[in-house]
Amino acid sequence: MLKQFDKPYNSKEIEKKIYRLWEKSGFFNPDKLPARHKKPFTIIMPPPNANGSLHIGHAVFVTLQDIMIRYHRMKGDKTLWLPGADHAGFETQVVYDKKLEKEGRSRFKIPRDKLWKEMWDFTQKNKEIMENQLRQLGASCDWSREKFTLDKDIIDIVYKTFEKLKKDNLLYRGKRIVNWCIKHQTSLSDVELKYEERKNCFYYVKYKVPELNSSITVATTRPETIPADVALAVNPKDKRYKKFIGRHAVNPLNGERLLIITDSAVDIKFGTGVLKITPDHDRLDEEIYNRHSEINKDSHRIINPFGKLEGKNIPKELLGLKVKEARDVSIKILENSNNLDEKFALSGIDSNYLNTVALCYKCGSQVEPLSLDNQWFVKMTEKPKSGNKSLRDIAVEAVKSGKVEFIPKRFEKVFFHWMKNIRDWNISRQIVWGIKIPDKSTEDVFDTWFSSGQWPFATLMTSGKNDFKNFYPTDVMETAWDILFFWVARMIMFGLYITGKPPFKYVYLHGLVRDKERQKMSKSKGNVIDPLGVIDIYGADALRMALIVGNTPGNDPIIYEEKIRGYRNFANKIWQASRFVLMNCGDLNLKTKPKLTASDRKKIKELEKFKKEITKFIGSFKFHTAAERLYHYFWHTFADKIIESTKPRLKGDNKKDRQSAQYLLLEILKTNLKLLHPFMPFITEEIWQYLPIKEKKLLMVEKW
RNA sequence: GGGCGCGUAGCUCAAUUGGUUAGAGCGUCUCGUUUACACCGAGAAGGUACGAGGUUCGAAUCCUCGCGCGCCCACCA
Repeated sequence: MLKQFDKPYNSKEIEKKIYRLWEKSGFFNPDKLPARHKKPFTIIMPPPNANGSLHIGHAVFVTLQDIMIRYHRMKGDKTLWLPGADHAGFETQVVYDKKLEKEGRSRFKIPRDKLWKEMWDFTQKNKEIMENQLRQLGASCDWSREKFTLDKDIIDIVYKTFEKLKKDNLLYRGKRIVNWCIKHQTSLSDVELKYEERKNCFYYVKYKVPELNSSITVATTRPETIPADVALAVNPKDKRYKKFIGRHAVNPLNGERLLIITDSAVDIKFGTGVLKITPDHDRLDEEIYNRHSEINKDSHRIINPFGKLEGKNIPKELLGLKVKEARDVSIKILENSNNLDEKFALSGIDSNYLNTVALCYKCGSQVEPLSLDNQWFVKMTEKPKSGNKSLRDIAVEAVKSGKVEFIPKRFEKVFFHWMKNIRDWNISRQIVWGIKIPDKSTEDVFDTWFSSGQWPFATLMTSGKNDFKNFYPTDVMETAWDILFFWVARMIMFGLYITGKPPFKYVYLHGLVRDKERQKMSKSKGNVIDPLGVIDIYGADALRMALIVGNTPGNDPIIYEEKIRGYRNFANKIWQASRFVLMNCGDLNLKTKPKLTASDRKKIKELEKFKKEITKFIGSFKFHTAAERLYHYFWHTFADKIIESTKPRLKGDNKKDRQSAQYLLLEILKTNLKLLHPFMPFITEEIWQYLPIKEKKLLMVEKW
């Protein structure tokens, strides 16, 4: 029996063997669990992007979710962990664009169908690699129910939602300002931007007002957009400009007449208190323009999607120039006109002006606000025809009422704050990779989060006959806090909107893995820890423990190789201690329970208490504490103290005392293997197979 | 401009929610090969808890202010 107990513990072979054993048992599938498993417990796995291999962040979520899943399965729940993979629209497009670039190709020169096919093959290949990596991490998910975000039945559901939104008047399409990335040639939603403070020039430009033989000064960072001005606006309470209201200014770059209007959105204290209204290149301007029917001037865009100036009423010198060049040239034109008329020109430049600019979160290039036709938007704050609450309000209410709870709770505040400021959601993307929007007039695809926002119900509606009925709403959504807005918020909105129920009860948010210098791990920094490489050396159990201990909800965990090595040593400790127990308890009669000494009884009692503690910690999402306690108890109480103290007793002649000690050791080992199983599933399962137990099953389905 | 969080051993982090002497890992030092384990054992050093007030029988934990970090949101044109 002990022949296989090599020393030290060899994780490599054992892990492969054990995973096969689990898969063969069928117990990953809730339908195949023994009859005692009744109450459903469900987690939908955040589908990893099928555009690369798993990184350490994936290992964090796999571990956290697998702990919950294995705990509930042992507890006797009908446990489902539904895996999947995400086509990850824009993300994958960016990855693939880079790949094409390396090969000297460009997506803009490849026929759509051909590119689609290439990307399909690419993601399918990645998907397969990823699935094997999940297995290596020990993920006990139900592979028979695996879904992909581009499965036909999923797409059908996405289309149904699209139709429902349309019928409910929550969807509109039209000319509107979008965040345009010139490099990627697509629009982006508001959450796909990052912001950066930049030093810019703030230009003071005089607009002549002939009716008063005067002028009015506008402060702007973007003089190149002046040809697209349609009006000027001041705050109605601003006394300085009272006499200008209703008069006309002259556009200094094209001579057009511009009505001077009032709008309370204009900040009196900012700049000169005069705002030029350029509705095709600024969102605030667009809003103001839409509010004022008295501006009887058509607006038009003068910057094209490639970031170059074009269109009517533009000085010839600017045509075809890129935005930055156009800015310099327009300033030159204004400076020159100073010589002709001092009331009609540039009156000053503040060159140390700090303002915040919006950048594409992927490539960091400055996002150009452009008005585009045919972009689809989802209304966030308006009531649907069929109901009386907006998408925003149903989600906010679900969290406020406690139907959905965040762990840690502070993220509820972040959630509310974001929801308060939410604007309509641009779901059109001008890329190839994604679900095509069912709209004949454009080639756009959906924002990937439009479909993944429907993931919890879409998966369960398509994974099995009664799955939706049995497993929805799910219990826990476990994911990283950085996709709270991208994903979690949208899932809550869509879940409630489509099914009437929140998609999950708890949202557990973990942090972003960082290195010892608190740097985010990234390939470009070269500080990544490859989970598979680490597993190869130290074993999956060690990696899992290292990722859990010290990892509190919502905070960024720090991982480094020495820590993983520490838990590899722990795995070996478990192995050696078990070896000792098995070597010394082989002759214990299992049919009758021996009479225990008083001190052994006390230790059993302490063990019971310990078991309750661990259960409480896991049940309240304190996995880090549970893991640390388990580590400590096993090593420093069980191995260092209890095992040591039984050595003379096992050797001694007192048969009763010896049996008592043997019983104690076996009990503690058994209980600890169970408690450790969710955290370190491989080694505990392997040892379990050697234990002298009647009617032995797999540890993964033993009673908690 | 609004908001969130953090500051505990040399380093990285905990502490069952206000309760004895603040704990782990890694690192450091001294011993040690014994029925599992050197991926080990026994022991040691190491803390003014960022600072200053306050609440309390009792504060790392709650409150206020200050200092230093980190992050999120925003229509500063």
